[in-house]
Amino acid sequence: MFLGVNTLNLDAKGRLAIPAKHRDALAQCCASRVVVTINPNPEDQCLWLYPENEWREIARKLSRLPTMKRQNQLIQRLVLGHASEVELDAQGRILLSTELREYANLGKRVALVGQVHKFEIWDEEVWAGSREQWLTQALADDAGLSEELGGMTL
Amino acid sequence: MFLGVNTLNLDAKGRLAIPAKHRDALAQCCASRVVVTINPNPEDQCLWLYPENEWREIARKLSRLPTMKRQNQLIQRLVLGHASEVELDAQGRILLSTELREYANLGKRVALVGQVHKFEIWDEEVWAGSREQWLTQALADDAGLSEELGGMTL
DNA sequence: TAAGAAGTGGGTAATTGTGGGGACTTAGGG
DNA sequence: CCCTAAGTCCCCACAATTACCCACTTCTTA
Repeated sequence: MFLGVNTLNLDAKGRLAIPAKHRDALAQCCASRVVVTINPNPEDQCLWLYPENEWREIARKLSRLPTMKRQNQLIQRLVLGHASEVELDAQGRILLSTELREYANLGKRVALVGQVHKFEIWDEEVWAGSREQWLTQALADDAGLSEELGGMTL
Repeated sequence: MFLGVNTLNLDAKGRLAIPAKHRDALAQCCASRVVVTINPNPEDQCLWLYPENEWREIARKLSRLPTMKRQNQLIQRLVLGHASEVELDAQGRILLSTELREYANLGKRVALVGQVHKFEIWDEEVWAGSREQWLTQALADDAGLSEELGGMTL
């Protein structure tokens, strides 16, 4: 279960060091092989990082979407098309391609956000700024609560 | 069953000492492993502290919400993304990350509030101030009672 | 008042994050 | 075909943070 925010910095070569506490989990579940792709939602300028086993599931689901619906096709292109398989190096780092870094606007400081089965990779500033917005949006008015959330006990 | 308010102080390193009377319970139910995250409601600047077993339930529920609905995604990001798993040290303390402390505006003096299955962690001043407000708001008018509360016998 | 437990404060050692040097591979141009 | 240049991977080393441990103070209880 991947949880929590870690702020890290990319080095000059564009490498991202996965926090040590997650390396063991990744070594077990996917032999340290992960897949990085983009989050296709333009409001969320971030990357997704999946352990390879989780990714396979996602890729399968996506590839089976009915092709003729325009939106499905776009999502497929974006998510599948930008996916890149990478392996952690001996120091637990992964190399992010220039393309991916540019897409998510990644500068030097980066936030790695655990989302249980996957991670999100944000530029730190973008992350901090977005969070402010979400806090006002997320629970701002009960009226806007989704069915799922409205009945939930936390 | 966690009950009652305790006022404690964080030390210079940001560590929070769990009151001794709760340590036994935590040791039993979750081997002294707890999860701290933020309360996503911007009106309540406080942290949530779950025993690990309770947390697993919460995380499971949250992670299964449909990803494509915006509001669900925001809640997931906020609650799951800020969660951090920690273990009580030999003195019964947990370390709160700078991020979490800043989010809840935690100064030196802190209030730990029992909520049966979880705790809330407040800055003492914020807690005292908010309580004043709630007392005037909570039961001010019957009209505002939620269905759930309206039918309840206390 | 003494003794034990709980709260509090810091020192030290190990781990982890970070940066960079150098070798190997691949692609492109002379 | 060879040489160069860019990109990638592997390794080592330093520095900062973290976790663990010990000690002191305060409060409670017998």
